[in-house]
Amino acid sequence: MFLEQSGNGIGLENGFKSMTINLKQLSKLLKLSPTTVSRALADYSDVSAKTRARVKQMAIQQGYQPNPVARRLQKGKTETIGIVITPELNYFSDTFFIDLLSGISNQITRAGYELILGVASDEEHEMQSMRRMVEGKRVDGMILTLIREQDPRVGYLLDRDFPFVLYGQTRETRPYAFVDMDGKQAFEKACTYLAGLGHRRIALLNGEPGFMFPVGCREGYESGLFLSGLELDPDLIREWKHKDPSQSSYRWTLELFKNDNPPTAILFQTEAVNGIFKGLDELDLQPGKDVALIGYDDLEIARIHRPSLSVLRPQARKAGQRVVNILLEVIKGEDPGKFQEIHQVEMVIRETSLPPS
Amino acid sequence: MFLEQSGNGIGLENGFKSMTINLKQLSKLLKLSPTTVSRALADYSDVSAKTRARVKQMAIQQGYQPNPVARRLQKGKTETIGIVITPELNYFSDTFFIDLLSGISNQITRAGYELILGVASDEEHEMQSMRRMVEGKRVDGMILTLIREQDPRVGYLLDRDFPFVLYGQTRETRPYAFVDMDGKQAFEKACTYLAGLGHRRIALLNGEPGFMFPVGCREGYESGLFLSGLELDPDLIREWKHKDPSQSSYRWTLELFKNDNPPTAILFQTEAVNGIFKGLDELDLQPGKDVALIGYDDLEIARIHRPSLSVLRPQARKAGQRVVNILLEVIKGEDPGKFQEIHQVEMVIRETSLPPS
DNA sequence: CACTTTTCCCAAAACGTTTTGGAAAAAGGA
DNA sequence: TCCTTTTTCCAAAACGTTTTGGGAAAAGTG
Repeated sequence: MFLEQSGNGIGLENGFKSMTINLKQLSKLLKLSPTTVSRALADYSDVSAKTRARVKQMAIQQGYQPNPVARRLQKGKTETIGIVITPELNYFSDTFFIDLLSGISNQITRAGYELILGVASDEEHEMQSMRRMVEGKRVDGMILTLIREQDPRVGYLLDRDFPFVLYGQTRETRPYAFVDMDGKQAFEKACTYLAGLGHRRIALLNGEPGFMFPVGCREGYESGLFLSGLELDPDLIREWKHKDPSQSSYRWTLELFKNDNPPTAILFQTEAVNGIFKGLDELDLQPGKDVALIGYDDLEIARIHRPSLSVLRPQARKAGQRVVNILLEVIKGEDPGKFQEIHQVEMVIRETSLPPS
Repeated sequence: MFLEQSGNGIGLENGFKSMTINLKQLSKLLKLSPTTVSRALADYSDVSAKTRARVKQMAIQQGYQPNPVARRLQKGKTETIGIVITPELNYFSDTFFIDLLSGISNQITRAGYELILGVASDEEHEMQSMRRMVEGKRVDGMILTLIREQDPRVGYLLDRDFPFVLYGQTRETRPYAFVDMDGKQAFEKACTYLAGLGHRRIALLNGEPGFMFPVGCREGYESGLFLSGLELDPDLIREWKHKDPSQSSYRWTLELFKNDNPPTAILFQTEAVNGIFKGLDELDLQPGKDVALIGYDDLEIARIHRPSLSVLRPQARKAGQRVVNILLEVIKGEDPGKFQEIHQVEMVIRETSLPPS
């Protein structure tokens, strides 16, 4: 089975000058068996402290790194986790998603894992991309974002007991792991804050129906109205399209103020802010002065705009890290139902949340 | 060497209900050797058309997919390519980078490859993330974006003959593969267009020094002035920080108009548009009317804003696809010097490019 | 019919690890 | 000294493919 010379002299054979060394070569250098070298590097107790030190030193000196592909084959794990993003569906707000991804990526790297990314153009393609990862045995676990109320991805993964964690929640009775932002509490807080300033007509420009997040936002909004003793007026609630937030929020803003009794404040997701500004401008209404505004997500424009925008600020980076840590536990075999986290959202008061004039 | 029962009954052993089938199991089902099955699926000519058909049909029926990890080990390829993004460095404009990534991802998937993503926080971390991929044998090739004039990543990869493709260019004498946008031609076109409208004082709000892209923009700007018979006035040129485009472009805009002889038009990268709008607003200047504007990159805000912004529009998606196709060639062993593409950029005239008032 | 060529298939090796199941050597105990 | 236990190491198997190097049967050729 073992020919003496495996043909892999340290030289240059595959185009790429790999000064890369093998376990076999390393063990030959050390006059030890590959077994012992492998176990020494893995800190097994059945190799003496002396040789362990010798092995580690030589490994560093030779720049040895175990071939991850070979390790994966042996271990039966890909040490890889997958995520699929869908820009057409998910309007890519500058900082938010990148923060999430950043938290995810760093934690994955720390664990010695890899993050593979799929980019899909629609929901069908999104599912297809995920199935390729799962059925093609390319990942050990999946991270899901932009969750729908009825999300076929969740059922798919639950059906085959494949490890996954949601950033968000969905309507599903079986237990699953998730990290979610407390949109309900956030919108309730914003709503009562505005009511506390004296606003009596507070509008909600909510995200697209079908997605789960706007459900919580609306609950928080309604709860906030209730706590403040305000009536719910369905005319003050609008929904825009995720696909094109500015265009639809522009139209809804115009519509809102056709009302006999127009709002004095608007709650919305910051993604949609350009359309709102455009609409208000057209109506000759000053943001902050004539209409109070609080957005969800602290995008760059919120800080830059004059007047600067008050916002609800989710801690995306931290959430991303938690998602990964949880997923690694689930991959290890922990019960997913144990991991259900709802993170608080802070409110940042800037210049657009004044009392009504 | 071969025990009869390899312990992998089709059942559920590792928590994940894998209805996944093996090459060995498949071959047993077909009463053929694994060799023949493998070769049948790979369309080798030394397996008869009849059995090839039989094998393929059974493979589909059983949902067989070769284990990519095992394949990679045998083939000595990871079938994976890497990319590292650096949000702190690269202001993540909504559509542009996502379009690029989308083109990259789709083409990679089509080739049966995987895209692994690193997210770095600064240049040092960026290098470190890339080295982990390269030296850890985790990828067959790298894609580099946001290229600096002197870019240590390029030297590093060239030194070890590791396959890579740049989106952009750098100062490096050794040949390397790249796909670049013709910023020079784009800015020249925009500049001569504005001059043709009658503008005589055209300002350039350029990207951060150190990066390669602004160099081309400036060349195009200067060339455009020259072709239009206009003088270059260094006072009309400013540079903003990639890290915080709006803040710095806001300041530069204000400075620009302290000039005795202020500009009537500004060329810039659309990322910086919020700062410019803010500055103009403060100066009581109407975009489009008092100052003509043309941005590079067609972000959402450009279409949404009133007046809508004239822009230079690079075809990021297409460029991403080319980057991948080229990288695959380079990985195959083709000479990287053969692949140096410069893509044209189209100009989209909207409402902010009027003649001077 | 005897020989060569073509067609079709397969056993074994190889990719680079980790894990399994000892075995030799050293140490301890009587 | 002899037996047992501990320490330290290692050969072989295994992970699931693809490639190598034939070899047997069928088909063609004279």
